[in-house]
Amino acid sequence: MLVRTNALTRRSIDGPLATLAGDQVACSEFRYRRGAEVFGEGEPAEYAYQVISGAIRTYKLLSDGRRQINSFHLPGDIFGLENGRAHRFSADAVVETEVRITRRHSLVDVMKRRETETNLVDLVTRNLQHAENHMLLLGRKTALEKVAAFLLEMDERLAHPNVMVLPMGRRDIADYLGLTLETVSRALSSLRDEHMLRFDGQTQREVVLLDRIRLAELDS
Amino acid sequence: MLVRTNALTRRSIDGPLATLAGDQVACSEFRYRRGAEVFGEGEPAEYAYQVISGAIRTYKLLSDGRRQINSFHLPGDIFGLENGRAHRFSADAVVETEVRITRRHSLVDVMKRRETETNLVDLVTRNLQHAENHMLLLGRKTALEKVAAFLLEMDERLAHPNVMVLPMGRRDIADYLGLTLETVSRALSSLRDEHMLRFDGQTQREVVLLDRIRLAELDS
DNA sequence: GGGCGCATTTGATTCAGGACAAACGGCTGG
DNA sequence: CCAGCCGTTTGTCCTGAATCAAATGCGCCC
Repeated sequence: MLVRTNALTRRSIDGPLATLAGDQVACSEFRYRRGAEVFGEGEPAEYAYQVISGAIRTYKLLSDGRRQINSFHLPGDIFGLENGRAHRFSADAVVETEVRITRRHSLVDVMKRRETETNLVDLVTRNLQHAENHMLLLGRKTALEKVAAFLLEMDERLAHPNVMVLPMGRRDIADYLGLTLETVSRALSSLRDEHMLRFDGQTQREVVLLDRIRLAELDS
Repeated sequence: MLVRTNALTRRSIDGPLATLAGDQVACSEFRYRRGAEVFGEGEPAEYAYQVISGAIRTYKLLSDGRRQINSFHLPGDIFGLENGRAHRFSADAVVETEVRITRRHSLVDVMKRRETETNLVDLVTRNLQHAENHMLLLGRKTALEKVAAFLLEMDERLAHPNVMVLPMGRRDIADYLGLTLETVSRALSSLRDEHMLRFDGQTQREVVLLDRIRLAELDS
């Protein structure tokens, strides 16, 4: 992997990874093209990553190609650290994405030394909590409830913007929710028809939530 | 909660919780009747638990009663520790179950002080890994694949016994796999008809796996 | 030991979501 | 500016699993 050195590429954007690591940890940045793989399932986990811009998806595949996306990582999110020594899933770029990279072990060391709230246990626990909620969604919610939950999750993570610009396409949403892309599309159309959302711009990726209350009711 | 003191109830059965805690942590035992609640979602998480005998299920509910079981905890398993200060899900006894109980914070303190492989991060990470695999199952596997995966998981956790005695009923299996109990029953019957398993004893809870190879093939 | 109740199986039917197919529309590159 | 290419929507049909409904069979309690 080509990793440019810190000195050459340091940007003005800072975040937990840089803040936490401070001067003690060498920190590089890297840019992934749309669809580029960050790491693959089974590979040794040498680095920790933080999204600067863009979006990363982490997922598992079945042998026949069926895919389950665990989570989407948006700017500020740290990922790749929750794995042990080997990655338990793959990660790639949903769109052109900038990532801050640091050596895993050095970051873990720093985290161990500290007793801050930004520690390793909390990071893994947050991932676990997300997974628990997602299991409930995957196992027990209907298509409409899943899509409503997805919209509210993204809305919250993007800090309730007026216009929500989704970096991922229908296929990605489907593989996150355990649906087909057609079912996702139909659910979105249905929510539009019910005036709970509206599409903005030319592409169908810019969504305006018109009624968060009713969306939340749908999401049991 | 009624917790008998260590001195009065100490048994011969030892395990990670007692071993790890040693003399520094007060350790009690408690018995739950079939169906009894150990803790509920949202309650403060004061204790950590280890199953001595029986089985515990942890689960989340939707408002209309739909249930998703996160995991089954069998003898030796520690649970309740992966939550933060408040429990993120409920736990109750699948059958009559003995549990070793200790105060959460004292156990966490002991774990922090140690640098063993039995530490908190690994415990939470194992839970996360299980959840990741389970999301793939819930989102992307068929009913037959789910049931085959369930049987193989239980087989492994019970150390490949000749006769596997399942503590949970069809409803519990269904709520773990995101299916209905009828579908689970049909899948099991189908696997029996295909000579991949056989029921033993009178109840249909004692299963003998006849062809682990073909079961594993089914489980993509 | 007999009868009741619960768990499980099995059968018939329905239905939510999947699969296949076609049309549309915006973006891209020649 | 046009053509081809995606990504998305929409339509139709199909199917796997859910739902509804019995029947069976075992354990337990009286």
